[in-house]
Amino acid sequence: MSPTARRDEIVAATLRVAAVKGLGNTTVRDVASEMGTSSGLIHHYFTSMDDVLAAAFAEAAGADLATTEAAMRSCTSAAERLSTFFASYTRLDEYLAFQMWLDAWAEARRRPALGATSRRLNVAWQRLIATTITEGIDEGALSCVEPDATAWRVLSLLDGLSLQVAAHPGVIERSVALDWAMTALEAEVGIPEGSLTRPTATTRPRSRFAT
Amino acid sequence: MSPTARRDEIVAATLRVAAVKGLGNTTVRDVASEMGTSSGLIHHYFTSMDDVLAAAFAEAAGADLATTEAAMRSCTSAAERLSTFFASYTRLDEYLAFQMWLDAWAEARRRPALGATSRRLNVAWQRLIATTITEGIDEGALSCVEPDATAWRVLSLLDGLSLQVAAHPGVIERSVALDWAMTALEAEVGIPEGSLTRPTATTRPRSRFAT
DNA sequence: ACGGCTATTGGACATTCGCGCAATAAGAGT
DNA sequence: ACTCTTATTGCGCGAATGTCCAATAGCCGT
Repeated sequence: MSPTARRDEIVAATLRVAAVKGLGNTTVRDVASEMGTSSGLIHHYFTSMDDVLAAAFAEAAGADLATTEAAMRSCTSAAERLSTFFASYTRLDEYLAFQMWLDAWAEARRRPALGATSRRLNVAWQRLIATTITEGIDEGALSCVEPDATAWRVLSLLDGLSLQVAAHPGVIERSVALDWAMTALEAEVGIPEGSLTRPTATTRPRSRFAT
Repeated sequence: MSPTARRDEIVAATLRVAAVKGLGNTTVRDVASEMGTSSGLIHHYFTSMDDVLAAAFAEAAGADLATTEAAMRSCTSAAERLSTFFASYTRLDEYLAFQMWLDAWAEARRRPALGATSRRLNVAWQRLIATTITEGIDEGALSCVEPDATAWRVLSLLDGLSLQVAAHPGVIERSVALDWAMTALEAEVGIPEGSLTRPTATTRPRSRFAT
């Protein structure tokens, strides 16, 4: 097996394990067992377990972002793109995918590399919303005075609600959280409530790393 | 030393360690070393480390909640109480206070006692907003169809924005996050933007556990 | 067929963790 | 003074962790 392929396989196996046990509780032996190889092999490709986890988080969060961007690119209008954004917001889909974000946020100040990755991806998600809103304004379909600020508010509302769904199951329903965030966006860009199409089980793609 | 005093000292020592290492990374030996005693002593007062962390978090977050409730009780109108709520929302004030919430949310699923405490206090904060809104409706000053849902949305927006402030410093300004959350609440309860008084440095109390 | 290089193995090693326990110290009530 | 209770010690146990390393297997060019 090619070195780069093996490296990717390690990252993929790490994510499969992390999807069940959480990023922080994933061990070298877990990954090796998942791949069906020995534990020493991991250290042949990565200098430390921290590097493995950092690579895994970047891959997971980056892949979800790329998937979302790709799905949005195939839409014809900005409103469709925004609907698609929420449909592919898989962080709400499986709590373990979002748990990864909780771990990253909690450790951001203590692990510089992880913090930088977390910040970069968080800003990327915000930019994705902001630019789409701007496109909608250019189309004449949306109205918004500060797309950048609106994007932060909508994303933060979604994150705050998702946080409750993930950390305190039962307090808020997943679908309700999504609906509230979409309603907030509709109000912010001046379109009637319900204009954006709420995702259903069929339109909502599964995360690459879901169980 | 009195049993209750010793218990309090353990909690205090746990908080001092957790402020540096994080709740999830705080060990029995860390706490014992911080107190200058043996590690066995901790298990004489707490049945498990999970309970120690839960007690420590409950102390830290509970004190902030009590302070906020007390400050709100001295207000005459619901609108004033809501302004006071944000003024005393010290979680935004010092990043360490909010960092503890990040740690608690991340560990909620892994440590049952800590998770139950985190959930209880989170709901308490939400209830505080919800009941105040209901009081405002009874006064005829506010209008809101679902105070419970509004409270969750405002709190989650505040949490989501605060999260960025704490985890990714520089991305969002603290005062801006607070202003956005207050504006959102004003819209939700049907009062003009800017009705609630934005806190200043003098009106904002310091957290008991700030550095 | 045969070197040589690299992937891969499987376990040793030191450390750390939560937790429990027998022994000791201390102190309060009689 | 004596006893009973309790706080406190200090260590040990079993499990789990990241890291390292000598030995092996396997492939590729010659």
